[in-house]
Amino acid sequence: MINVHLKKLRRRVEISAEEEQAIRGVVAETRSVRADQILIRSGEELSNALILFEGWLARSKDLPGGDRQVTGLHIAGDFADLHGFTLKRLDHDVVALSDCVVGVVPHDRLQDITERHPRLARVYWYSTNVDAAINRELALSLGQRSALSRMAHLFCELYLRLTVVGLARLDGYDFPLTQRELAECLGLTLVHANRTIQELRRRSLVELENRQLTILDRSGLEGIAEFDPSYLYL
Amino acid sequence: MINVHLKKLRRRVEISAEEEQAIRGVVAETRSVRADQILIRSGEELSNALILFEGWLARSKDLPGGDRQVTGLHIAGDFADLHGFTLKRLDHDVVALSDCVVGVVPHDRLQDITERHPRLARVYWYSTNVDAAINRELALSLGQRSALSRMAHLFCELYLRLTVVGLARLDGYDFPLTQRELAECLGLTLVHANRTIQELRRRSLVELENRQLTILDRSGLEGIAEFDPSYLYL
DNA sequence: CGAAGCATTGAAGTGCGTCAACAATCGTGG
DNA sequence: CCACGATTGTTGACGCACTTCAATGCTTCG
Repeated sequence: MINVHLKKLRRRVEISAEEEQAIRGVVAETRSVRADQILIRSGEELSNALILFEGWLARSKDLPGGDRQVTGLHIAGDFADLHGFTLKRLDHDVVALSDCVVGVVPHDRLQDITERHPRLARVYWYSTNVDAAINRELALSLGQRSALSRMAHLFCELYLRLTVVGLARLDGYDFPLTQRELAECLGLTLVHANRTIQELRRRSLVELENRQLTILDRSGLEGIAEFDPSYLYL
Repeated sequence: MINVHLKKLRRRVEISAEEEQAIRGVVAETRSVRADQILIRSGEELSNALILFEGWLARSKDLPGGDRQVTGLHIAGDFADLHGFTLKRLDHDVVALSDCVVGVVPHDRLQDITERHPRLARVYWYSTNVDAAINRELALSLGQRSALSRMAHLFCELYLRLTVVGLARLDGYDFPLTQRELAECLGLTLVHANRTIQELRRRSLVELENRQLTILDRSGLEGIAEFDPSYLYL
């Protein structure tokens, strides 16, 4: 299960055999959770981190009025809350967007391997910094791109990230989000998210049905998104 | 000069006398830069990091069409590009919003103190994670808050952050940004940013003239912003 | 003094939100 | 296996927050 995590790391940095062994030892247990379950609540004290082995998670921030923004999506291989290792509590919830399998990594084991393998400390620090870079790109999308461009951008980003861990098909991938959840990622209303998908369809860029995303014209999609993947540090 | 940086760190974590000495040794030189200068360009290879001693910096991301989003503001005491220590290149520019004084910190000195003082490695990791939390709050603002609420939120956040390093007055602070730059922080056009300031004025919440921000009604401002400072981890 | 940047204002347009209804699909229990 | 409500997706009409375009005065600074 943890192979997908190693795959992701190795796409960006070198991991020695010894370090790999250390990483293989950090998961204390694995848990299955159902879609829509809240794994971590904002503010709650943390002593574990979660590696996602299967399924999709979201970081979600709520406003008193009930409006909600998803500030990040996680796919297999991602640590969902590695920043919680240093922060000890989160400023957002972590929720399951699909049925998931997660590995529970006690903070003291992280403490342990980062002390024993200072290079791994750097690797995981790096990893939280890539998360942050993805977040900055989201801010750029939310602040400056149109709904159409924003959605196209998200689809492009996920295509790359899923490819890294071997979860994309050549022309698309499983996309388990409802349109409501997609809207929350993009800072749109449900209704407008729906119309935006239809516009992407109408332009023959993308198909989306039965939780399957098909990319009909990737360079067209990247064009609309003004997609430049360098922020992903691949 | 570095005292302001220590002040900021100590507001969130403990720093021993020994660690303090180590930190005092990281700055190789100090440089003055003029407003509007670009200190770091997106993509360029880095071997130094910058601590801001005086003035304001921004992280800025450009789109091909010329639109621009500021994804973060930095004030005295902040590392502007600590994430560059692990990433080695940035996904955004770093630009001076006012005349600034920065400390140049070679990456190998950072390497050095984080190896010698593993606790400092944790402190600086933590620090980049707080940056990321501020970014998530920005995504929430850009995705869900109205222009008025967004601007109020920014003013509230900066009031707290400036207070931490002793740079706020009781009722406000120096605010060197032009309205254009403010607009770029908030994902608004210049014109609408101007009208939004006027609305805050009209409601007697805030005054802004001659680069001075005066907060006339802080709890009113926080109300409009739906401001909850827990994401700042103070 | 003139030029350039900055703040302000007005008028008109539009992208996205809101409200409301309905269709399609899904999960569940009888 | 069907009946049912609940969730998800779709559509239409209308409204508004924000953008766009354009002009004008104000400040700053060489």
